[in-house]
Amino acid sequence: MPAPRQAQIAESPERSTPPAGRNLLFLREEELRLAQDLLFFGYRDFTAGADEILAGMAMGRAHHRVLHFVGRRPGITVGDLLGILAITKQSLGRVLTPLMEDGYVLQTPGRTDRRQRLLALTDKGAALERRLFERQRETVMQAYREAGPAAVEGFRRVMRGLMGDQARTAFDMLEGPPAP
Amino acid sequence: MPAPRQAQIAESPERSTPPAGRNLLFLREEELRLAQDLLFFGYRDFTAGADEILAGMAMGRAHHRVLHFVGRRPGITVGDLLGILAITKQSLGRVLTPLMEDGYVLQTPGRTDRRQRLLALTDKGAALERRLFERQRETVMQAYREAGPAAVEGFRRVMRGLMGDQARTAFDMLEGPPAP
DNA sequence: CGGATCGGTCAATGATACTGACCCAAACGG
DNA sequence: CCGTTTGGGTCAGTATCATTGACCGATCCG
Repeated sequence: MPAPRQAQIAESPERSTPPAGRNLLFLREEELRLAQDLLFFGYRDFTAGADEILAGMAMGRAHHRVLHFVGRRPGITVGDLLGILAITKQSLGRVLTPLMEDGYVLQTPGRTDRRQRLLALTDKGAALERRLFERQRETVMQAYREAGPAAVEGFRRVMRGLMGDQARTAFDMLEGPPAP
Repeated sequence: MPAPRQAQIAESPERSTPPAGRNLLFLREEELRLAQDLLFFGYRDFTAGADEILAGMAMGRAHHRVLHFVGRRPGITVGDLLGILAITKQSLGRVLTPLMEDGYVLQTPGRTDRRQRLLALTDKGAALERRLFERQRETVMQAYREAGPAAVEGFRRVMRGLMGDQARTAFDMLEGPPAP
């Protein structure tokens, strides 16, 4: 473990006047390795429940992501969905086309721009998305309850901070008004 | 850091009679969808930097995970590594064997049990792991600084809560004493 | 000695992603 | 009105990460 690099004056936003010692240490190497472990284990188990359901239906995580974001923003265009997922058109196609063929997702031409294909969930799609959601809800609820409301707020701030500009923009869009 | 379990009544979805304000709302549907989004975007961008480096070396995320956990626990057995990663022997082999052939990871027979292969990083392996670590450190440091120390503690508690039993055991082992 | 364990390897399969090229149809701009 | 741009779809080929099931050698242990 070489030079722990102490970064004392971290505090740019906040300025939460640390109660004594250990707060200045929070950027040390060990703390960051801890973060790596947390993210690896936590994310893996967060997705595990839904993955199990999906596996039984010849689908994968990518299908879930489409169901999730289309459900979150009914009427989203293919282009906007591509921007959120940050994958290629081809990768999306391999997942979106079957979802439409199997009646989970519905496509309607845009009203103002008829080149656009506006996406929405069918009842069947909404039901599957709901099932996946409920499963993950158990996991997240458990974690939230154990950790408490204050921890949840901290969790949100850190996760948001991990995002790059592109993701942050997409994220803020999603959490914001349902309209633009 | 054992589980502080402070679960105050869950509030069945809806019925949000916020007494002191926003604290009892934190289990509503929208809050959980927010968590899904945070985890998707946050985890993706957390890994993006390292993925970029790895891509230039004909390696992937799985190689990084091996370097990371072997670096974290030098002398770990193949079996224990399999337990941490929760993948199959075959999947590990496809990654571990090339890492050894290319001189990133070193194998030495166990002293007490000579069936075991104790794994450790070579200098070359440690250097690569370091490079990947530094890259992720930038991302995490940025997020930690923006969020502040209190948020970091909350982040940890929530991420740990997302883990299943198996992962939590492995995690506590990793964060605990280096010796067992 | 015999069974269990640790580690490695075979073959086949599937999910997710990539690149680059090419196409149609609709919109837009001079 | 025509040419270009944009939104969307699709072709073929490739890579990584994971799976299952079977089987083997070496070693440990009762």
